[in-house]
Amino acid sequence: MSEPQWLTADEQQAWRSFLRVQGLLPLALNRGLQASGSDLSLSDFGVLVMLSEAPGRRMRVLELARALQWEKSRLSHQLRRMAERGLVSRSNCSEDKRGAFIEITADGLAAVEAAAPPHVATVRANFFDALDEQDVADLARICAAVTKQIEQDCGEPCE
Amino acid sequence: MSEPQWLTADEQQAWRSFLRVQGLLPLALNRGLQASGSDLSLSDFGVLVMLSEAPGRRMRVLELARALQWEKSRLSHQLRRMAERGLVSRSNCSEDKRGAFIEITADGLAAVEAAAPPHVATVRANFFDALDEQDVADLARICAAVTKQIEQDCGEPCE
DNA sequence: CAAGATTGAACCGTCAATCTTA
DNA sequence: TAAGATTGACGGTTCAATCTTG
Repeated sequence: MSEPQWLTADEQQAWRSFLRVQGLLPLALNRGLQASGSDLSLSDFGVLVMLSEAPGRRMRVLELARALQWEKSRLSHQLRRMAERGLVSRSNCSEDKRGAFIEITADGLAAVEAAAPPHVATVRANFFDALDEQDVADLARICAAVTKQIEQDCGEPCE
Repeated sequence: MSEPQWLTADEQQAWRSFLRVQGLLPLALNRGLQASGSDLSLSDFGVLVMLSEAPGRRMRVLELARALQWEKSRLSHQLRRMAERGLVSRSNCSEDKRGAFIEITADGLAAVEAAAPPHVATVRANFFDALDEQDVADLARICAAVTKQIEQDCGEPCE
């Protein structure tokens, strides 16, 4: 371990290219949402999509955190801001009084439904329009492998 | 355009998987840097790598911004914080008095050289260890295509 | 004490406005 | 007026501490 195993030229190129995409894409997507007249950020959108797809249109906070792969405190702050704006609401969990349910409101549902079509168009314009079927399959394979790797590498330390 | 073209099931899976990686990876990399005893954030590290590789170990601010694909103001704030910590220093540009050169300091160089080996190890452990040669090639191809797409899609609007 | 969740402080990133020089 | 760069205010994210219930 005294001599680190540096990245090969190919790996380095792939890595820097990936970092670039990672930086550019959230910018483009957030701007796409704003440009379409939506008041939702990419984060707002992600939360609302999850809630809108959940049975009963509500989820436990921790369940939501795991689905989004977010830290608890980040989600907690996000939910407070969204609740203040009327996009979600809280209700107590009768089974486990420590916990809370988060429910999407009618306003939240309307907002995500209005934002979705232009957002999908932005995702296409900035991402999938550049890719063919093979690319999509490769990407899914790669991302799944990396996710698995990170989650097992983190093991206990994470969360 | 009244009926949006939704993502196919395959696209949706690839997209969500990609978003997950995008969220997980910066977390893991920042924690890796901290865990190795470095005081550098991932952003600090990126700036220092660019500067350390530049001829004369200095760059113009805008040059650096383009290399990192960062917004000017983000870089400006970052450089101020790094200058306060003694990692970089400024010097005036004699040719163009509007501009400034950013130079890496001896401390900055030492910090990035100390952080690099464990950081590479973290990148391997969380990313490349999950990928084979074909994956790396596929990833580079995909990221290059997406970057090109975003940059031309943005066109004038961006910046 | 552990688990679900929230809070506050500090730090980071974005946008719009500003300043200086070309 | 435009280009290179900085600033201030605002909102978002992290970390550590806290609170409540199991």
